[in-house]
Amino acid sequence: MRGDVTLSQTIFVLEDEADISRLVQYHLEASGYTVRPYAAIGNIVADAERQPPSLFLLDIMVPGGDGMDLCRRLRQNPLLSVVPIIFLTARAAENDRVHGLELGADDYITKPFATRELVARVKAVLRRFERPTAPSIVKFEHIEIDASAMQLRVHGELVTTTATEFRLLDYLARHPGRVFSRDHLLDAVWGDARFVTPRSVDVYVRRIREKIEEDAETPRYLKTMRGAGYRFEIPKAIVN
Amino acid sequence: MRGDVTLSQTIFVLEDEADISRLVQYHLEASGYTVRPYAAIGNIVADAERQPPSLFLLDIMVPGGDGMDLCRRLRQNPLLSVVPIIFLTARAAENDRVHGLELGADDYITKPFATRELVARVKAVLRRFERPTAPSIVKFEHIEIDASAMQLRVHGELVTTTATEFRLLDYLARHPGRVFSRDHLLDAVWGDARFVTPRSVDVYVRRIREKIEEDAETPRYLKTMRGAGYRFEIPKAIVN
DNA sequence: GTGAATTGTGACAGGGATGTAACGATTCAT
DNA sequence: ATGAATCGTTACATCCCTGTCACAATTCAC
Repeated sequence: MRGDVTLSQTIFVLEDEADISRLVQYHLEASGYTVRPYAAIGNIVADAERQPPSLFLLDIMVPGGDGMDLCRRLRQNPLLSVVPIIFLTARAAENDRVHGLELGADDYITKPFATRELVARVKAVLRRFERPTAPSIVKFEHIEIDASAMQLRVHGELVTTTATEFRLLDYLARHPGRVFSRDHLLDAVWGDARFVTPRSVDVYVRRIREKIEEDAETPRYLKTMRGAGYRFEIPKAIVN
Repeated sequence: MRGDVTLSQTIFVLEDEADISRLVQYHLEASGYTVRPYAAIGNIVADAERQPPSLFLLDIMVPGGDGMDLCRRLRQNPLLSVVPIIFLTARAAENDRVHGLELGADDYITKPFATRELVARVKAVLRRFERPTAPSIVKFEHIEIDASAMQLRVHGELVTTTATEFRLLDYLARHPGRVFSRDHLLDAVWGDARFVTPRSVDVYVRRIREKIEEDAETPRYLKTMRGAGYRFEIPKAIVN
């Protein structure tokens, strides 16, 4: 039996009007998503690089920049280019719509909108990007994790891993920047945590480090958070 | 295991009719909430900024302003935009109802109301807002606390913390403006206060100050409330 | 101004948390 | 049946976090 540890998907919402931002946040959270609201562009890119969201919901007109400009930057960012984007705007003109989609947005919602429609579109886009069959590959500087093939490449070279090693690495790398306790990892990776000692996680972490880290003594990727658990750090990630 | 210290949730009630205000206060307090009644708008915003309540219960028609106006101000206030609002009004007209919700109110109660209904709606809204995944990042001027990553940034720079330091800082920063006794903090952060001296809190406070304060001698954030405990001061907070 | 109470701080011993090697158990292919 | 591969556990060494103490500094009451 698989553990039922599921992390809720995070959506970054860029919207300067507090009423609308709040409305959006409320309905998305009611649908089970985690929302991080931004009133201005600010450090939205830096935040996203550290912990890439599942979706961007961008108002086109915001102070401190331009939603379209941000969209272009996100598309050019190797870390974030694959994260879907939905535009939110008051302009209903068709050319705007086309322009937005040309820029790489995946959908387009014009204000005023029904919240039900908003949630439906968000779900639709996320479903489209879920890619049940696609070879989901996570790339880092010199690490490449191919879940569909269950293959790990380091510096382009194939490195053999056991099934458990791979699942643990895959789980951590797919949730970069997050700290996971040993118990959580047992639940998520082993499935049934009751029969396995939390210390086993340590052993697998060491085995993984030997395969992906240049120097297992001073890990760059798989960090120990003493007293809390382990965390996969992003130096630079490309998610396919 | 976490300590079971739950803070009683505070509700700000804006209602000019003394009878109704008392009635509301009585029933909410009977349900375990802390009520702060206001007969006029006055300094309700300033008070809330210092110690954000869990909920606003606003009468639409009050002297010294307009409940809707207040609602708009609250929504635009970065410190308070996430606090849910329930309107209380005599007008039963449907357009008012819509207007209230559009403004960002989360529910709407028309007078006369059954106190049982009132309490039920308050509970419902608070339940909706007890987020499934607590807001992961708390930002202050130059301090950024990311609970999911267990990372502290000061001036954008990563600052290493131990697990206990982080938990204490996180707890204080998530309840800004509130004074906590050493015993309370031991309960909330350490979990089991019986085996730890209250004075240990002092030591950790000092260690945290060295990491977040410009000058540990004259702390701007983590203030000592002599004879009472410690308090995390808000200069200006943005909670994502 | 004086003493008492409260808080700040440096240093330290002990222990809990983690890294790591080695081992037995189990599974699987041959 | 046999050997290899994988899994999970255990034991031990190491490290640094933890919590406490003693003393200094500060604040308060009178």
